[in-house]
Amino acid sequence: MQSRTPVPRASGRPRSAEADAAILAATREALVELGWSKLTLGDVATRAGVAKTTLYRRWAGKNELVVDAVAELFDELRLPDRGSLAADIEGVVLQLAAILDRPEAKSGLMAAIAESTRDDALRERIRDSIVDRQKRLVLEGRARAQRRGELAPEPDPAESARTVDLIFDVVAGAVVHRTLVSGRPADEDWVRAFTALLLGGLRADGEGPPQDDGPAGGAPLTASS
Amino acid sequence: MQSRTPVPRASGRPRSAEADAAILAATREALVELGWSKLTLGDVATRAGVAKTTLYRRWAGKNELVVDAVAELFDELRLPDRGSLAADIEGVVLQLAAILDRPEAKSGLMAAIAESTRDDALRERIRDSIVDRQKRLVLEGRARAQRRGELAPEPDPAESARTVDLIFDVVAGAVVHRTLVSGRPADEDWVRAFTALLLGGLRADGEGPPQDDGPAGGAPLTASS
DNA sequence: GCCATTACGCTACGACTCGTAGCGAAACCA
DNA sequence: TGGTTTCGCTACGAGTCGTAGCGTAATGGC
Repeated sequence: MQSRTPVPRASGRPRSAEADAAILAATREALVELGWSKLTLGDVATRAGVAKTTLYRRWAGKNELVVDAVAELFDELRLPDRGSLAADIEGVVLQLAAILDRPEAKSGLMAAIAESTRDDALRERIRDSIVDRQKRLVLEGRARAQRRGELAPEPDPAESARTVDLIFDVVAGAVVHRTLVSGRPADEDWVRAFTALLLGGLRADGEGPPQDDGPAGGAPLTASS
Repeated sequence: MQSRTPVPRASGRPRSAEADAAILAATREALVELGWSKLTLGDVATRAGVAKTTLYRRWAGKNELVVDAVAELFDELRLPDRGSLAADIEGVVLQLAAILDRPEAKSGLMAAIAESTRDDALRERIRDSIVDRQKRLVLEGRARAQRRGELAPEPDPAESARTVDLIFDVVAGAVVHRTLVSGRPADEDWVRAFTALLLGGLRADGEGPPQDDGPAGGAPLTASS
């Protein structure tokens, strides 16, 4: 996942795996305390208890290091079966919001994305290690909903791929924008309203989805899990 | 809009308005050529034909300067009346996508947002000069659609404000994510599909116009997991 | 055991950027 | 004309960058 392994090494002293873990943990710690702009590789090396040169031997620079450090945060995402499409969406969106609410994710991820606009290799790294890895959630959620009869099956694989990409952009984009740009928490109320919008659309106007299967609606709600 | 004006100056040499414009233009130029990370204030000053100290007298630092330089790009956004809510949305989303596709917006805006996660004043500056300023588009679009009978009127102002915020997060977030994270163009096909999803929701099975697929990808997904 | 190979810790280095201070000159107002 | 503020310029210490060089540590092959 992280640093590259230019060639399968045959002999010689192996790289310390503990060093890798320590460096990535130190990077997240530095992101929390200092943020992206004030994070220096020398500081990370000191925190991790390794030499600065060791860092440069494994990562090309700050960008790649931070991407790898942040990517590990997203591996926690799961899609528990909550019984309905709406509940499934709400559950995973809340998880995503919790991750994006962490300071190390906020500062690190956005800055890395900003840098990736001028660095194709970095953008690919982000996509491979963070973004595309989570599309499995959309795929599984759709498959479940189709089995339940909540969504119509999609026979055309190309069209289906486009839809998955679209849903992913909408969901991830909305949560990111809410959390980072608007600067307000993606809490349960917001997630509920968002899910209602995603399922029913603007014309359904937040008040109650066309089907009576799920939680959604402006009313004060309680049990949803 | 941009630099502060600490106190209404009474006498003395006035600040050069041309310098302000030249500095902001030079900042955008530097963003295009160098990107955020390699942009230095000394370089911007040279491009603008002013002294570096002049720059520091007007802006607190790189963050504030870039926010002001990028903010001007968003003033072009308009909401022409295209006759229907769907057409209005598609039109304004395409405009937004065109702005976000510019390199100076990509690199500058994302980096500024990343920095704003650790700087409340900066986040407020971004909201005031960029984000909130565009909410007028959502407000006007909704009002139009309600006059046309496409959307139900919303009597409760608090609920209405929440809805506007939600829509804004969804629209802006989706376009940003598509453009910057997924790294693919928010072209007409995508905008059409997105608008259909926004209006009708997932359950409406957003089947729009028939289109030949061109997008890369074509993941081997077949509703399975 | 010995050697080739690779990773590691440490130090030092030139190059660069940062943000500020200080100066004299320029532009405006009363 | 005097008072006030801005501007251009130079110079500066502080900090970071990324790399080179060296001796040492850990592994596999013979």
